[in-house]
Amino acid sequence: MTGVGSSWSDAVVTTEGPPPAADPAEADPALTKQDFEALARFRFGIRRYLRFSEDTVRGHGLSPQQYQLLLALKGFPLRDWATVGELAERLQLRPHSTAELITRAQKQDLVRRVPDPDDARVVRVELTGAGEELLARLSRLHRTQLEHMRTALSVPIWHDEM
Amino acid sequence: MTGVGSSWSDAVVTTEGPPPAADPAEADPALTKQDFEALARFRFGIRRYLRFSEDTVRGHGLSPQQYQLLLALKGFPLRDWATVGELAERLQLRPHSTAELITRAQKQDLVRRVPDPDDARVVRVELTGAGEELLARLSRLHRTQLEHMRTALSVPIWHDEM
DNA sequence: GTCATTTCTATCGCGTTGCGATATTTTGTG
DNA sequence: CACAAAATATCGCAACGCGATAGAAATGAC
Repeated sequence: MTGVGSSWSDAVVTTEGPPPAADPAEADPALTKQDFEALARFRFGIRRYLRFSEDTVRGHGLSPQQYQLLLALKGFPLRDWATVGELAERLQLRPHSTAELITRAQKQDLVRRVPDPDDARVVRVELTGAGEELLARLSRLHRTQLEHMRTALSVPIWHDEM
Repeated sequence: MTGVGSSWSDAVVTTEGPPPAADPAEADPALTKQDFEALARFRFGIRRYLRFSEDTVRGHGLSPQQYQLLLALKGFPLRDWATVGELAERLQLRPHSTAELITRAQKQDLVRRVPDPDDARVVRVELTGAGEELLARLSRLHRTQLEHMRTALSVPIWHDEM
């Protein structure tokens, strides 16, 4: 896809307003060393959390994606199930990738496919008993870990403008 | 809410756990529907941020891991370079996986390997001009996005015990 | 009603990624 | 000088997500 895409990031420069901002990046001044460190530290925090999650979850026979699938079901707003499309949105995956993930989880008796009564195209996905039990145990561990990593996972505040 | 989720409460009963914890916030009580939703919402936030990052970065010819590699270099505390082992720690990868990642980035002229003057086993990795330029542009976009997603990325607070 | 179009889910083949096992070189220790 | 430990790198492998594609069901136009 496209070589060096400089298209849309440069497009902002077309603003010829004299007084307000003469900077190349209007609301986007260059980053300081501190900014880079803050950005890197935050990403480091995410990586560490995901690493903890992966290790924990694999220790219980699940892949990271499977855990997230189960969590998305039990944690779905208002209900305890979701359609394939809804799950795709929540997992930020393409619908067909989500379908594959569901199939793999189904083979391990973690989730179940149920036809939608109103729309025959739609498939509802819900947790099995085994899936529910495993998820409960793993989620408790995650909650504890999240508590420990609260500061490491806080979004940086930019004290630039100096 | 659905009173269906009785699976985990059963599990708790069977274990030698003491009766309802009188101490708030110290034990590891079962999760409520709210807790699951909070956990899922947080993971959803992370996924959305990483999805934004991946799309943005790929639009500029990089893989997500490559961006994180560049960021880890420029954002490394106190210096602008790091050894392979240090990068492995920051990226939460095995050292040999990190070496492969570096090799790929090197082929795209994003980073450079420099021998360590003190220890001949050690390899220092630093940014090239092209890598630095690309990173600066991408990091600005990430900072802006992080600002927009601040609330979505905040670690949940557990108001259970209610 | 009929047909075209859109929506929702699923299958297949592929490229990328990170890992385990293993190897190579260098450092430090006796 | 062996000899173990450390740092980096190579190879084969399996898992994951995607693009392309497909099919079934719902929706809309006429």
